[in-house]
This record gives sequence, C-alpha cells and structure tokens, in this order.
Amino acid sequence: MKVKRIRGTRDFIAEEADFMRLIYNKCREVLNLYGYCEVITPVMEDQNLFVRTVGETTDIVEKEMFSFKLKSGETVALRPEGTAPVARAYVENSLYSLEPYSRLYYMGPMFRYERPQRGRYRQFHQVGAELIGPEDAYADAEVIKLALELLEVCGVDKCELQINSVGCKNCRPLYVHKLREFLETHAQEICEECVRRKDRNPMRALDCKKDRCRQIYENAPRTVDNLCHECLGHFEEVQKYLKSFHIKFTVNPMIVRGLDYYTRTAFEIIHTGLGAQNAVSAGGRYDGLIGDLGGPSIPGVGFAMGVERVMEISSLLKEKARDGTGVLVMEKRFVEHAVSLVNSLRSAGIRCVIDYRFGSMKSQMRRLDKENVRYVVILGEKEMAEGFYTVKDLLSGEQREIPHNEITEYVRRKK
RNA sequence: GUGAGCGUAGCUCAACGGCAGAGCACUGGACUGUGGCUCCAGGAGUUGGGGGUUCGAGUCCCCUCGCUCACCCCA
Repeated sequence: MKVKRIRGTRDFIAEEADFMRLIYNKCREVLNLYGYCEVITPVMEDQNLFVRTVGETTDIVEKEMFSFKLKSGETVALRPEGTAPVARAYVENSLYSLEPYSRLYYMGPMFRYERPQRGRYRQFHQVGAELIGPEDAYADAEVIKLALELLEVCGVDKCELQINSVGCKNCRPLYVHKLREFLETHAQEICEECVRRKDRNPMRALDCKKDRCRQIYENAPRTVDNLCHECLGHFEEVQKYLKSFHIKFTVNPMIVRGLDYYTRTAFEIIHTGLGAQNAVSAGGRYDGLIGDLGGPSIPGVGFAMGVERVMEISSLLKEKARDGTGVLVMEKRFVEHAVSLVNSLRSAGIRCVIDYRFGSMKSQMRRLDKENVRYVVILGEKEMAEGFYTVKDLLSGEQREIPHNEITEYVRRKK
C-alpha cells in the first residue's frame, strides 16, 4: 500500500516552495520596516491555552483542534492560530517589563481539523503580527495598514477591507442579551442552526448565510448601535485614522470573528478571486487576552494572513531566470577534471550543476537547458588537450573558447 | 458533521456494455561535438480498492477509500 500525505495537507515542491519563501521574505521586509520582531513559538501548546482564549464554544475549540493526550496526562494541541501562543510567550517571558510596547510577528503552519476545500487546509500557513501595548485607535489603524501593505508586497490587489466593532467587556454582554431577545422573538422563523446559536453564541447567528435568516437579521440589533461611549469613540477614531491613511473600507456590522478574545475592532480583508473562503487576512483588537493569560492588563491588536490564499491570487511572477552554469563532460575519463571545475565554480559562488549520466552531448545539453543554466561549459578532447573550455551561452546561443584559468571570471560577469 | 461531482499512463483527458487510447511530459534517435523548433521511435496501466449483475464491466449496481466543490467555519 502506498503511503500518502494526510488529508488536507500539501507538498510544496521547488517553485512552490520558492514562492512560499518569497512571500515570507517580502513580508519580513515590511515587518522590519514597521519595527516588528519575529517570535518563533512551538507548534504545539497546552490545549487549555486555546480553550481559554479562543473560547470553549467556538468551532475551533469544539471540533477543529488536533489534540492528543500525553502519557503524563496533559492534553496537547497543534496550534490552530497564532495569537494565543504569541500572547502566552509574551506573558511567560515578561516582555511587558522589558519594553512598553511589543511589536511581534510570526510565520508558520497552523492546524485545524476541518473538511478541506478550496483555500482551506488542515495544515495551512499564516503570517501574523501582534502589536501589544497601545490602546489608542491609531494602533488599530496602523495594524490594518500593515496588513494591507503585506498583501500589496505579496502581489495581491483589489482587496476589500471591512471593519466592525464588537464592543468591550462592558457593553458586549448588554448587546448579546439584546440580541438573544431579538432571536427569541424570531425563534419560529430562523433556521435550526440559529436557534442553537441563540443560546450558545448569539453573535454567530449574524453570520448565517441563509437568505431567510439574513433578511430577518437586517433588523437585528447591531453591535455598532450598542457600543458604550468609549467603544464608540474608539471605533470612530479608527475610521478617522484609516481615512487619513487614505484607506478605503466599509463598515460591516455582520463581521463576527470566530475567536472569543476579540474586543472592539474586528476586520477582514476580502478578495473576490478566492471562492467561498474569501478572507485573505483578518484580525482585531484583544484588550483582555494578556490579562486572561495571567499577565498584566495590557491591550493588543493583531491580524493573520493566509499564505496559501495569498499564493492563489498573487500576481508575483514565479518563473525563475536562467542562472549559473552546467558542466558538460564528453568523455568519462575527464570526470576528475570536471569535479574540480564544479567545485571551484561553486566555491566562487556560482551555481553549478552537472549531468551525472554523461550521455551523448545532445542529451546532456538538453538536460542542462532544462536545468535553466545560463552557460554550458564543455569539457571534451580538444578542450583538455589545448587548455580551454568551450562555453555556450544558452540565452544568445553564442559560443566562445575560454582559457581554463579565466573560466570563473567569464561565467560570473555577464548578466 | 451534511450535500453534490469526480477517480483511466507522471500530468490533462478520450474509449455506444465488446482488442485500454491520445496530447503533454520523460527517454533515445534523425543531427555519432551542441539545447529550444520539427519529425521518428520507445518505456510506461491491478482503469483507486472490494464485491455483484453479465457470455463479456473502465462503462451498470452496492460498499469502501481518496480527491474536488459547496454548506458549516475561517486565514
């Protein structure tokens, strides 16, 4: 029986791996510009970390975690998202006592046990950033700008930014109560799913895709109309700053993030080229998270970008240019010479490949062409006898005879 | 977890229930010291797996596994 990769996972081979790496690198550049530092946390954590932060009644915790019990009895989970681990590391390493604000970023695999479909995998990759410390609305706006800028450098355009405010620990309970009452009065008309949500997590209902429910919810109480004075002020300021950054957005009162730790600002960046899973980047503010994890009461804002989704819509070109050299050996007895040539080219920093099969000249030439080398260095009877190499430029087809001791310089210079 | 569609060569796909094929890719050659273009040749398959109907199943039926899309949810 063949062993196959497990459901919902992917192999990234050659160009695809390069492409993912390119996206990581582009993001790094921008994150550095904004003053962010990388944090690498373990891919597994105590399951309780996610139960407590993401929320017991969320889908992620209820049915999407890869978790397993250790012999010691503790339950470990493969991280389903990146914010909680970063927050845990922040608290555990007391970063708040080292600096007033922390700007942290992470990139790497996340795991959710969901049914795979387009743009949705069980192991997927995120680039995320967390700004921990500032409470000011300017921070929210800057984080949103950063999220948009990452997408831009990754070759993603025509995005749509949607924002909402989900209130704070003071005004949200009042709103949820109000919403639950509303759902109660419509219990006969809404779908079964929503009836269940009414009790467990009423804000979820607003996300319902069924036309019937949607129609009813158009008249549902909206978070934005039920914010406390402070939250409303904060939300308005976020919008003011976004405008001053010339960032276009729409307020979507139906955005309810699937993680419980969010407070106030919630946002999603949508791209229509993605199919049903149309969020390419999303995030929000989490003013209670650090405190909940046993740290001081310090607010934060952050977001995460889906790398596979970016790859699907990115316009960055993925073709690789001709580069380096190939060594073509006419006769087996010249192999030793070829080996030392290959070695010296490589130690001079020049990409160099050789066709190990030493077939006909034609077949070697064809293979080296497919390897995308710029130059083919031919090593044959004549060359060995007279002390030069024949070098063919595969771009122009031009061919020259180069003395042995000038070969490195020759293949290095032309671009 | 629910629904739908699809599983045939490495890839993309053909084959009225009647000899398993084509294109691309790969390998070699035409051009024995020259890549791409063209032409010729070659290797390649338990038709996802199991059962059933039939003289005969890639094709029809059942089961199973996998993939894809959608619901759900989210990056």
